[in-house]
Amino acid sequence: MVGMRDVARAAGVSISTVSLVVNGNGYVSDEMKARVRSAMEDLNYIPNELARNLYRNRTDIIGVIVPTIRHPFFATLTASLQRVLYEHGFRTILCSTVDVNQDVDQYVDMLRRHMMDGIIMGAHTTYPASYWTSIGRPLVAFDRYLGPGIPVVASDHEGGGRSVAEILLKSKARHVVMIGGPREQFHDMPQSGGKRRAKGEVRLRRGRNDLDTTFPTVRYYLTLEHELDRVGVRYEYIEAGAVESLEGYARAVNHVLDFYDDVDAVVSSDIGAAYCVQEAIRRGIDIPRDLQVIAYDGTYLADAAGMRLTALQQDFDRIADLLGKRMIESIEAGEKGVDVGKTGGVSTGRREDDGIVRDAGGAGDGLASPSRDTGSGFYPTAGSLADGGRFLRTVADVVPLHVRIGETTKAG
Amino acid sequence: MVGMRDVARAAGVSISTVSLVVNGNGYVSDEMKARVRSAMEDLNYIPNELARNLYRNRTDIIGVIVPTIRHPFFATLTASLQRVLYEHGFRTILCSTVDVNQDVDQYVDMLRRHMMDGIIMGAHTTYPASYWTSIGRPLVAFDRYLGPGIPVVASDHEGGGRSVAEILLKSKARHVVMIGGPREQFHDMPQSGGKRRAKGEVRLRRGRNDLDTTFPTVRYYLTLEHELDRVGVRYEYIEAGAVESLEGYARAVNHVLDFYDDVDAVVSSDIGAAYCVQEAIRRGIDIPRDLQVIAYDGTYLADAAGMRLTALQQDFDRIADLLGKRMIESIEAGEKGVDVGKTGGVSTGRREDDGIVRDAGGAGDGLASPSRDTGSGFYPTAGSLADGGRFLRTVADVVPLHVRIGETTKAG
DNA sequence: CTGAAAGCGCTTACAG
DNA sequence: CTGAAAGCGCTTACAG
Repeated sequence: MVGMRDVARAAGVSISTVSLVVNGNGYVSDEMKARVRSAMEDLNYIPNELARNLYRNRTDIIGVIVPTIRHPFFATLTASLQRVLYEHGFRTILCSTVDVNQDVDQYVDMLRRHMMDGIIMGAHTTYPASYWTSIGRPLVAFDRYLGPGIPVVASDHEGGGRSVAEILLKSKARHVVMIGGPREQFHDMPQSGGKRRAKGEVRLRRGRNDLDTTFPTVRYYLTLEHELDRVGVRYEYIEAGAVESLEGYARAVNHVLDFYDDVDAVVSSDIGAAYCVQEAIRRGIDIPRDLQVIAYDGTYLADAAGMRLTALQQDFDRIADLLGKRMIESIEAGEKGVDVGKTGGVSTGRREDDGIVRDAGGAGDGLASPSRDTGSGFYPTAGSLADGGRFLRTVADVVPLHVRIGETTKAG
Repeated sequence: MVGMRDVARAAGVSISTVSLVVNGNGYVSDEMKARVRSAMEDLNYIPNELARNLYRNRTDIIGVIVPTIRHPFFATLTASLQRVLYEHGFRTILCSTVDVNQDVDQYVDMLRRHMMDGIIMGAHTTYPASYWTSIGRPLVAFDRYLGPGIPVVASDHEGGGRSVAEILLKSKARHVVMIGGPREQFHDMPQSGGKRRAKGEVRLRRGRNDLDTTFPTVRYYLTLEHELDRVGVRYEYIEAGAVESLEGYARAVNHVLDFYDDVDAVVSSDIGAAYCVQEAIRRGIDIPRDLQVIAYDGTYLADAAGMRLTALQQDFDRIADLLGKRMIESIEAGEKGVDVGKTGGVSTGRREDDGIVRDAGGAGDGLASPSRDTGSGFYPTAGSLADGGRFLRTVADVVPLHVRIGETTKAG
């Protein structure tokens, strides 16, 4: 392997000079430059980035943790993230937990060992806040609360839930079934609990503890239920398997169509909605006349299903932009020596942690805005979270979803 | 940042002893071990992997190049690859060309600079063989020929083409349309050429030069055409956009259903097939009675489309296993100092390059097997490729596809 | 503008 | 079994 030393020798200069030429730093005379350059070409010199990494104590690599890259939602998000990170000069290490049958430990360890400059965390985890805050390295969470001081970028699931409710109310749905992820993931914080109604079916408990979760999607279901409740529309929540279990959705759909024959609307992720359309077509059910279907996510699958799905579309590009921005901020803060959580115990958060919940878009609502009146104090307020209310001290960007009307719902 | 030095000082031992304890190498007395361990815990010591990487000149990171992770085919492949690489102790850097709007250069550069230990190449490229062979670092190609000595793992597209033909012949299809990628990608080697038939439609030229391509999927179309030709079934090839352009497939499908009203079978990737089913349902075309649809790939999309698609399923796990195996071999060969292509010019290949085309499964056919009689010397033989026949000197694993009958084809 | 030196944090022969 | 030394290949102050 040819190194700087060889180039220096060949060009008859010192190693430092070669380094300056390679990096374009400092002042080097044109003649020196030319000599060094030609020596580099002659020897086919390629800098070894590992040495540079060691000196800089950086790799320009960000880890992106998702459950599985096969899922269209995470595939789309990861693609957007990759573009954004690339534009900021970072490469992406794909960290999927389900695909490799691993928890996040291995990836967090790489972060600790400086193999990655930061982690964007978009997978489910049961680790307590102290686990996350003790890492002391750049960490940004997507759509979940990990701990005080750890920035969050989230979709506006409350707005999403309200939009779905609006579509259903306008079209006079009378019996709605939601098909979603496993109930356990809704209540993974210490003091939480859920009330099981019947096998495979669960009605979310209404109350503050429902929001003690690292899985904010629950907010969408809760909002939707709340809205349907207000006008007396019947609804059930059916568990599909975990997010990665595509078959789970197929089974859940069959269960619904087999046993809930008066259902006139199904709400699920793109995958659940796609299966639902397929099965309805197979059974000769007329969509949207006898059954409406609403997809939550709006990936390409919403376009490639049996019918163009009416969908609540996530704004992947905006989410990725914000995640990237927060990550850069966090890395830069770390380089300036700002406390990024420090090792050991729960920190009181980062310096930028100013207690402000920021809105990403004009249309978005604060993730934890305590002032909105959607009825009955159902929404989270300061102090309602496991962490003793410090959630509000966490920087939170909230990204609105957009309604895209397709062929699977009736006109208002 | 606390380093080994601090631990050594705290434990009252030398740095080397700490290193030995951390890595479990050599002999250290239990007492020393205990002292060092407790010092590590007290100080919350975490080894800096960057220093280790520099010394080992390795990162245990593999780059996986695909056009876009959003496409279900590449998402599924990447997930399998990630699992396999993880099991071998490697992490995955996601390198998508379309998602970041970049060619492969940046990633190849990282490989050269030792930021990655190897690259698995599964995206389109127009670089000549000399570009690839001059990299001189571990490189394995998926489903494409990059240059002499660069191992290839490929799907058995000839077998796939024959299977599709068989389904169509049994079900008495009379007019088949294939919807596939842009013709240019079929002929990206220097001396190749394609014959354009009409706007948006192309009939692949039959001849040896058709196989002068880094895009082996062409073999599947060519085989299918050959088989249909033999029995006088009419067929056309319609170009959709590039692989990443999902809308391109939707347009192509509409074009076919608008202007080819006697078409009774469509063959395309999962995405093209899914759109086709959707559009057929919209138009009230009876599938499979009046139109059969066959999907090539068999990702989860084949299950989530408007009907369960009859599909030629790729064996993602087997492909990933083989890619991983070849990559490990290549890395180990490189560490032993075996010539891995060396820098500068076209090498004559790696040492393991024994001229043998290996079969991955009992059912698979050699990718370039010259001896099979499928009629008229249409298939590639030694010497037929741009590289002067050296393809045969390249290790090639061929993975068979499996037919999965769904609801979109008639019984035989 | 250029070179000698120290150092990034670890590993591995090599003496003891 | 343990320690002092050299080195992985580069960068950056710091003298000249």
